[in-house]
Amino acid sequence: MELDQLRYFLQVAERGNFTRAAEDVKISQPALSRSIQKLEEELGQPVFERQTRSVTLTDAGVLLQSRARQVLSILEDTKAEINDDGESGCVRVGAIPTIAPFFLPKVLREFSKAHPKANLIVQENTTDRLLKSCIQGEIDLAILALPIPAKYLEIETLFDEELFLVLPPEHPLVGVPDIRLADVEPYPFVLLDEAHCLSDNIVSFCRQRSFLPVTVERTSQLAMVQELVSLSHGVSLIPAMARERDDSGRRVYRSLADPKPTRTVAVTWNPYRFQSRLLQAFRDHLIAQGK
Amino acid sequence: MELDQLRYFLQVAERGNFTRAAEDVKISQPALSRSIQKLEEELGQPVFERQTRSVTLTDAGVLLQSRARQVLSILEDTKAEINDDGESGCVRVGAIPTIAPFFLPKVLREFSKAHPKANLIVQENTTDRLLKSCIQGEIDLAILALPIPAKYLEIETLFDEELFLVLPPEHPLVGVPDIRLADVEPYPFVLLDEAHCLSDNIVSFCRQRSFLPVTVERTSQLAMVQELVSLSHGVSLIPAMARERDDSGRRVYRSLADPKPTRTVAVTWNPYRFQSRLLQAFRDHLIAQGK
DNA sequence: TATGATTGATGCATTCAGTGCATGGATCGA
DNA sequence: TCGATCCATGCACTGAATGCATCAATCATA
Repeated sequence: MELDQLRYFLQVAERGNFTRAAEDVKISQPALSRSIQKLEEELGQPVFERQTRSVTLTDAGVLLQSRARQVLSILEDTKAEINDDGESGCVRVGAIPTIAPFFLPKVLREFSKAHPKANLIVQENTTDRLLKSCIQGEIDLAILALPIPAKYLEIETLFDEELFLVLPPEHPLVGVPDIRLADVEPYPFVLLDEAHCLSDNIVSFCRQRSFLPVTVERTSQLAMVQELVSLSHGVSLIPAMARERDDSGRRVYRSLADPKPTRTVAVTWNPYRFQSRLLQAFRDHLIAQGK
Repeated sequence: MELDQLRYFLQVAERGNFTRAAEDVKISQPALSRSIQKLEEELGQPVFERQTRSVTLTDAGVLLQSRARQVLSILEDTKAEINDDGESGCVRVGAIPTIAPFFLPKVLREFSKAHPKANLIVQENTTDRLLKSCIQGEIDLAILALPIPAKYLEIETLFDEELFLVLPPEHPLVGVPDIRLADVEPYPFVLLDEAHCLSDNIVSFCRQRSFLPVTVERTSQLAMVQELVSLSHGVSLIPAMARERDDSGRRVYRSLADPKPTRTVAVTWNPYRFQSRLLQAFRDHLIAQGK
């Protein structure tokens, strides 16, 4: 049995397709087929069931998958651990799009200054993709908003932040002194795509106050939400960190009366992977920033 | 990194010598040197410190040793688990020399009959060697006498058995009706080599009654002890199972008065290794025999 | 101090496992 | 019926791992 065989095997299992997996691991499809054949020969039974259009794992394959993952991550972590000098090395950070551009730059800049040898890699993605990456060890930690639906991950809260009501300058609510959520109910909302958890946060907050925001438009970036609000397509709720960076003057932010809508930003990581000293330092830095 | 490299590395670590390790893993010494060099190159630092006469592990090497062992045993166990049909397969049994020939044949015969596809391999060795083999996964279980000085091993008692006093036919104690241990004190003992735990059992029993047997002769086999007793070299204590097989008539067995000397026979195994269904069946069979 | 034994490293030639390319064969959808 | 998709197979090639011969360093011993 070879480690490469295990890597190939995992990729085929992941993709359910020899041809694609072969591209992923950068060998030809026939080479991959043979490699899996050898593996199956050595194990004494097939690890894949070849259907005409896709391949699925056999029982033996399911077992092998979990063990192969375990073995490869042990070896990867061992290498990292052996070379862990606390300074050089790589930290792979994931963050959701409604946090990344507002929160990360400062954090990364300061951490880089304190640890000039560190190599920081950022991945911006949706919550569910980040959690998967975290579990599979593709990133070292993820910064996202609660709730985090994942077992086997460690979670530490960083801070709560308010969600501000954002209005076009000529909106009737602009002149109202203490805007309550009920006041907003009649107006249409501009929200992010359903993949973004901020939308969930907002909808969930509204639902707790037993109303459902009427969504007229969905977009994929927070900046676009802000622009659409300026153009009077609707109103929205924007995290404090995004408001701070908005100095265009083309829209107006208002704090809602209690209970204020908020979201909780947290960091999560896979405690079963090796935690390099650099990674621990980065986490400490994050948590210190959060407080 | 290759699995073979890890195997080579472990062997060098075990032997502390490239040349011997190369023989063990059946490649040439230069090939082994190169293989380790590649490994060190990949890890970015040496795993061995080369002294002139021996090689020792560096810190990185110590870490790698434990991880490499873990990885290789996971893979080995995975193979076994995948091919575990509950009937075919191999059970590697270890037993100490004072148990093996008396207890194992019947057990093995009956188990073989019930599981004809099973491949049973027996290793006879001293307690400490068996425990090491058990921990390193070279055998699946070991049958030996308590006490068992080993952490990380599961232990289950099989049975207690009496140790009988064995005398030459013309010995003065032969005519004595109720022999007590104190009566034996004046006579010289024939014991097994110090490597055998039966000697420890006997000495420890005597010491509890505050006397130390005078040992005139040490030998490596129980049969030899029996023969030497016949030739009036001394007396000894012999486990019940060995007495039962002794129908020579050239020596006399006597049960000592309470408290009778006994030893406890137990089975031990490494719970961190995969327990095949066949192995479990064998253990159940052993325990059932014991009761 | 000189000499031989021991041990790990290096130069060089060889072999074979893993790979890529071309292609076959089976299945599915239009 | 035809083309597309997908995995398997035949064949040739390449390079990494290996073995052999040898070197270099160290140590034990006369």
